[in-house]
Amino acid sequence: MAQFTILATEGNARRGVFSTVHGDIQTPVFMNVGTSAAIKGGISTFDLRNINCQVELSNTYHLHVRPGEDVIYKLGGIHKFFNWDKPVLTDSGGFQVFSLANLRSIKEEGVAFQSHMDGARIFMSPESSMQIQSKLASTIAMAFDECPSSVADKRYIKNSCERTVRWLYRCKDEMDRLNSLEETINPHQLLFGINQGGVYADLRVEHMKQIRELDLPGYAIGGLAVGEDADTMYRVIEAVEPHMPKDKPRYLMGVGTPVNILEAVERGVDFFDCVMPSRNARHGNLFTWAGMMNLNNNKYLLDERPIDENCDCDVCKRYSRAYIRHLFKARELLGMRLCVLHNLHFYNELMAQIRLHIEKGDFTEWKNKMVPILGKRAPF
RNA sequence: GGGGGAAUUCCCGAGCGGCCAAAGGGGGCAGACUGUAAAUCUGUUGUCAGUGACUUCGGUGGUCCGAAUCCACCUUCCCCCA
Repeated sequence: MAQFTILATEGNARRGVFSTVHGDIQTPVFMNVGTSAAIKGGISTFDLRNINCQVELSNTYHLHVRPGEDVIYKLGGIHKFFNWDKPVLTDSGGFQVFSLANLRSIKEEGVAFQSHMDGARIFMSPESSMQIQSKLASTIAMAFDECPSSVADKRYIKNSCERTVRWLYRCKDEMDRLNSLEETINPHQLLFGINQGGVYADLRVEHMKQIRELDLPGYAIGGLAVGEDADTMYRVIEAVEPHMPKDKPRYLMGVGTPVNILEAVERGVDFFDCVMPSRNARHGNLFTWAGMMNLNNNKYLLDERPIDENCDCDVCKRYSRAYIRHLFKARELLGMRLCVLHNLHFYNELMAQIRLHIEKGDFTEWKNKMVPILGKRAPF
């Protein structure tokens, strides 16, 4: 069902189209994170159309805790539930094994969590994660993995990787079974595998070789940007990339800054997601084509310019830095909302520019020009 | 007219002889944030200077080795009685 077509390449950078039952995804793509079927900051799915969002990402664990997958299943699946007909990717809950580390215990069978909501005991396994994601009926389901801390020792990560391989087989079997059931809302749900191995190139490569055996429709690199420095992350990508299928999309999970994305695209990555644009926006930190800015800063008190004079988003067309800064100081929800809209528009536009430059064949040149600018504070 | 109470660093407010440049909030300023337990968290907020020095707790004058803290008077504000 799913098909990945590469339209153009420049070095390792790829310009592609991933076709799904919910429509085509132009890659490289940034997936906009709405963990609980909503992007934080008061963003609706009609806003997502205005900011050119292609894929929305939600989380299995969070939706399991509330409202529960049965509710969403009874209401016809996540697309109908939150009124979005384009692709949705659901993360498996695997990352919560890492981020809720103080609330869990990991065993071969699965992971026991304490709910961050009320402390209730929650058990998630490869099978239950697939069952939940099947009921949510997302376009792409992520494998249930463990994302070990980057400071974990090599032996721990090796054991963890081996278990994640076993879990992946279980995910695949369960997904195949669920997709064959009559009552399944989306019988074409796609399973992406996730590569782990910490910062160790040999573990990464070995793990990748094992999981590509399953011939899944896509593969992710997980467990990066969790504390290691950016150069280490780039080295890991460079090590794994040659062992990833060329004809399948590659997804770098949870990454990252605009610079991280440019560097990763250059190294052959196609899919991204990150909470950074939305979270930072809620805190008044904005991305512009001239670099980053903190709109809370006093210097914007009387600044009548838009956030980014080179941005054509609805926010930049209408509002001044001074006004939005005021909204932040006054703790008006609108301030966060406008900033989230701007940052997500920026990220989606960044990806559009990346696609354009790969098509034109000047991606590397353009990227080398942009990295020093986007990685720094804006001069204004 | 009589009686009682209070004045603290941007604001509110603790402190009631040395451990006080002075708790805690708020506000201000700045920083962080990478598959979202995050509309959150951290730092900073008298001045100057790398351990320290200096000027501050309504005003003036005292007591004391030492005062935001005790005394006297003054100023302003609040409450009760007439």
